[in-house]
Amino acid sequence: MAEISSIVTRFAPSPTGLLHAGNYRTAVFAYLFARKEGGKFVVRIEDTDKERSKKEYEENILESLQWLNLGYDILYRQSDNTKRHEELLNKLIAEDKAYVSKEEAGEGKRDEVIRFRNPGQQVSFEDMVRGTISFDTTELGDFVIARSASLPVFHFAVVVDDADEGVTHVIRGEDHISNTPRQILIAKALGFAIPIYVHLPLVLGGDRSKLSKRAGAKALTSYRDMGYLPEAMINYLALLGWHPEDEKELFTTEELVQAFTLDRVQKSAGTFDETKLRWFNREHIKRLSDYAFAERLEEYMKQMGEELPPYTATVIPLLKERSETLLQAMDALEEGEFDFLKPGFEAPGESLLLQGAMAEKGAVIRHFTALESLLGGLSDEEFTAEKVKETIFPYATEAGRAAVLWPMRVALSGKKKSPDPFTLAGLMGKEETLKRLQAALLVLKS
RNA sequence: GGCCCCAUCGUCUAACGGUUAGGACGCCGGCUUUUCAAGCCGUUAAUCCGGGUUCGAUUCCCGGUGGGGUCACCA
Repeated sequence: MAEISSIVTRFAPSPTGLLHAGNYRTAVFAYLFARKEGGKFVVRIEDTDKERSKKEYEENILESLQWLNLGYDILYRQSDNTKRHEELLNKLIAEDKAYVSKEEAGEGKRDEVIRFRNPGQQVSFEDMVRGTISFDTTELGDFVIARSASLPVFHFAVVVDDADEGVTHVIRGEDHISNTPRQILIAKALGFAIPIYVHLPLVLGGDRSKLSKRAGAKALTSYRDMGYLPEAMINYLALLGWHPEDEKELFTTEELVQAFTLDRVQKSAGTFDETKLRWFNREHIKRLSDYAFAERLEEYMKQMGEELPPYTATVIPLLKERSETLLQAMDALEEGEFDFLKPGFEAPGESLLLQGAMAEKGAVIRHFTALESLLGGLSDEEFTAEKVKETIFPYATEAGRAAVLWPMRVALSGKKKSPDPFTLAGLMGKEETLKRLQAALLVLKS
């Protein structure tokens, strides 16, 4: 059988809480590496702690992975492997590499656990990002590997599962470095091959300590709810602790797969910066077609229990250009920032029309009259933003741009702040533009 | 505290002994079709400290300092 690659990476979260961006950064790296190398990406839910593991957390993990579009080849649950764990635990005991130890039963503690007979040696391994790391394991003593034959502790279960699932590269956070020597000891006792270790630098919170729920880190799914695009999140996460050979920053996930290499992974920890994430999001939004953006927005709003207002289609290009997140777009829509195309438009009052005009009422009336005849000369088809500008601009320049353009913009939008008058006119078309100009004229003359 | 890891602009980072130490985000300033957004241009800003090695150190070595991680019958 010709295999493309024997590389297997894994993402092994425990469903004991909502996972944050730092956790998923690990998943992104493991995914990118596996895909780049044509290997397999495995997800293993580490649910051996029955008390703390919750189904809802597991669902949240799977949901997050799906949102990010990080497809895995196989899904394992550690709890499905208990038979195997028990078998190997007994094997170690039979070989006297582990033993049942009498303990002082305390609060929540058992009076009997299984301890590993520590040979007490110097253990060193090659970390792909940090090079050689050595530990003296004698100080570990005979550490506990299981609470009972059917209840293995993390270190033991991880070693067995990684080996059974053919994991070749253990890609995980730096906080696992000190766990590595005892896992190597266990693997050796079991006669397993030692995987290649890749310890990623930590993702820090604003306080420069490890990202955690305690430190206020948000669940990844809350970024989805805040209107971030998954491809922007992956792009940002990939660049946090990794850098391509050139200075390119904006990547599709497929491009990341192509460019990704483990030897360009950073050694030092990085801070999660939401401001930069927002920039990535805006860039990815800009790269969406109007149609795709509308689709995303509709889907997002549906999820939030909202609906896209019917007049939105015309305003999509503006909305896309101006939104950093889907939430922002939704809010703008709901706050009526772009509702000048909504049916039932009412002409703005005189004070608003004249506010920024730097011109007398009489002058503005003259300008509007001039605009009407200038624009009236255009056909429906030529009534584009560019053409409108071309037609009006010489007049506006001569008469004073502020005096003409500000009131015109307000007459069309009814708002103090809005896109420029040419864009507006192009968007609403000749008929509506002239109608609004006339309505404003009426207000001024009354 | 023991053990382990790390150290370039505020933040993310480039540099694999020789560069005016580069880019991006943010900040600040300016420009444009004198509102808003976007866009464009520009400014500010860094090699933790001390010793070596070397003709020459951000880069290699040692020490210090600082930060972080980890020390469970959690994962």
